[in-house]
Amino acid sequence: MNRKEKLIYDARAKIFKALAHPTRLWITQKLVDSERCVCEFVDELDVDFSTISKHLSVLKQAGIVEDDKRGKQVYYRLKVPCILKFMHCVEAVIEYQAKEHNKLIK
Amino acid sequence: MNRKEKLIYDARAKIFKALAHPTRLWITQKLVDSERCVCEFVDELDVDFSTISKHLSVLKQAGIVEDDKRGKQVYYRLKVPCILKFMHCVEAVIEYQAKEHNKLIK
DNA sequence: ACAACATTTGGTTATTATGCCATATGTGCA
DNA sequence: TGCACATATGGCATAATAACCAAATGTTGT
Repeated sequence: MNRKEKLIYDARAKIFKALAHPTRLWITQKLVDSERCVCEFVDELDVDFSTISKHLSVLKQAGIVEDDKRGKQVYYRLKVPCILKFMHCVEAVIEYQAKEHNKLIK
Repeated sequence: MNRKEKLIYDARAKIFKALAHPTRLWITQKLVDSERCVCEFVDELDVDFSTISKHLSVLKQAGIVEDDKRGKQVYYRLKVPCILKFMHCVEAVIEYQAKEHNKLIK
C-alpha cells in the first residue's frame, strides 16, 4: 500500500468507523425516513444525552449527517442516503453466517 | 432501542467494525478481483505478518472472507461480494466532503 | 437580565483495538 | 526425521473509543 493508497483507505476507513457502533447505526437508520431532533434520540435511547451528542458528532465529522439548529433544538439528517443500500449487504453477511452456524449445529 | 433491535445493530456493527481499518479495507479491495494468498499481502503491506494475519482473522470472524489452505499457503477470498458496491457510496461521502471543503476555502 | 430548556464540550475512567515480538502449529522436501 | 517455510496465536505496551458526570453554550419566554 503506497502513500496515495494509504490516504484513500484512511478516508474510507473513517466512514466505516463512524458507522461501526450499534447506536450510530441505529441513529443512521432512523434518519433514513426523515430528519430528527436530538431530543427524539434522547427519548428512545437509554444512554446519557451527552453520549448521544458525541455519537452525532462522529457521524457529522465523517460527513454522513448534517445538522441544523432551529430554535432550541438541533435537527439531523442524512447527507448521503446511499448508506442504507449497504445494509442489504450487511444483512446478507449476517444471514450467511447464521446459515453456516446452523449447519455446524446439526 | 429495545433488546431485539440491540441484537440486530450489534451484529451489523460487527461487520462495519471489521471493515473499519485501512489495512482491512485494502485487503478486502484486493479480494474483489480474485482470491489471494496471505503471502501476497505480506509482500505488499509494510507491517508485520502477524499483524496481517490478525487483520485477516477479524475479517473472517465477521464473515466477510473465508480461507482455504492449499499446501503451505493459505488463500483468502470474499464470501459476500456485495461489499464492494458500498464503496461507491463511501466515495460519494468523501467527494461530497471534499467539495464542501473547497467551498469553505474559496 | 434571568430562569428553563436543549445540546455540546471537557474531564475521567474503563474497555477495546492495534502492532510488534516471540513462540507454536502445520506442511513439504531432503 | 529434521529443516525451512507459511501462517496463526499469545503476550505485552500503547493508542483509540466509549460512557458517565459536570460544566459551558446558546435559545426562548418572562
